[in-house]
Amino acid sequence: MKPTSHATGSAAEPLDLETFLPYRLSVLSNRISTAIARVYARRFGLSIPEWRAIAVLGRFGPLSANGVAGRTYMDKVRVSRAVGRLLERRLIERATDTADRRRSILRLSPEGFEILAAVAPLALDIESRLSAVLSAKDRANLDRILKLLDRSAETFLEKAASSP
Amino acid sequence: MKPTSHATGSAAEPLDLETFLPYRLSVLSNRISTAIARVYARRFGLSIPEWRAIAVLGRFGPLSANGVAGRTYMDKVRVSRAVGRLLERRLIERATDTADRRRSILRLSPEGFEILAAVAPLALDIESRLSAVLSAKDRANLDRILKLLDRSAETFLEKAASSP
DNA sequence: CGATATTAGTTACAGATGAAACTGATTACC
DNA sequence: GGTAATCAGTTTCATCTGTAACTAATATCG
Repeated sequence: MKPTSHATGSAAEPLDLETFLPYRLSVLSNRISTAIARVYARRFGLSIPEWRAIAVLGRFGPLSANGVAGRTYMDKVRVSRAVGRLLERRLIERATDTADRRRSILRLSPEGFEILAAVAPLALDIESRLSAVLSAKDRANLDRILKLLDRSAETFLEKAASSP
Repeated sequence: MKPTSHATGSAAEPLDLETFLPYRLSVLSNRISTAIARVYARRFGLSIPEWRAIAVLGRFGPLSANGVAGRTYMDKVRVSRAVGRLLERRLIERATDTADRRRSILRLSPEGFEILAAVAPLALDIESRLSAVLSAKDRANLDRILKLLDRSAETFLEKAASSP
């Protein structure tokens, strides 16, 4: 695809943004995410963080706020704000964990389950339309490749971000 | 990978976030982008929009602000702000197009080229490390799949976002 | 030619974001 | 038991973001 250059130092390769993987992922992901966000906002008044919280609480709830954060890769600030809004709208319910009173116990309310039941098919439909251009083999490959990239990002990007 | 469900209506599939393509793309892309953004910011004081502007001006400049926007998929507001900061730092130069005085003509300054020459190998290195876990065939497949998804997103997401 | 529409780019505003500071509760450990 | 360290979650602050409104210049079309 491209010769592995590993920091040749001088201004070697021209670096075309169009072929730069992080850039391409960012553009694609943003396009998809903002389009979906618009749909969720217009039809259900939900932001992406709120939608994510509902999805994991529906599937794995009840969970603490930390539990939600862990399953959505959102930081605790984002989760806290999403939870706050969902509580206002009574789509989730919050109790305090009696065993550890720092922790809260979050679960979907009946209305929350209703919203989930309404959003889920829409989400799945968006996904299936989006990937309708891919063959079964493509989808399998993409799945595998994304997993590989995930791990790759995990292993070296974190340390790259904190090294000199 | 998963049966194509196309809006079955009722609360059929459980919808696991972990397997939801838009979510996975978003998490992966955000992780990569924020890690890279940190590196650029710490080492060069550049934000992602600034870096993108430099990259396309180095490769295709001189360009108008609109030209930069078109080649980076950033909207004109973002470009305007990035350009403003780069002008302050004298990494780019701006002239007015005499043929159409609404237009500006942007080009990298010598210092801008220096920064580009410093950043580009770093960027390429990040990319090659990131995709080092992929085989040549994987990379080719990913390239093709991303193009397909791009077109797929373009064709139906836009209208999905504006339909009832 | 002159009124109107369109385009390039900037500014104002409102909301989202993450880092860091903070509060209250729990654990570790002497 | 009591102090220090840690943890769950919230709030603050400074920054980034997109939408919409705006300015200035050009194009359109009578």
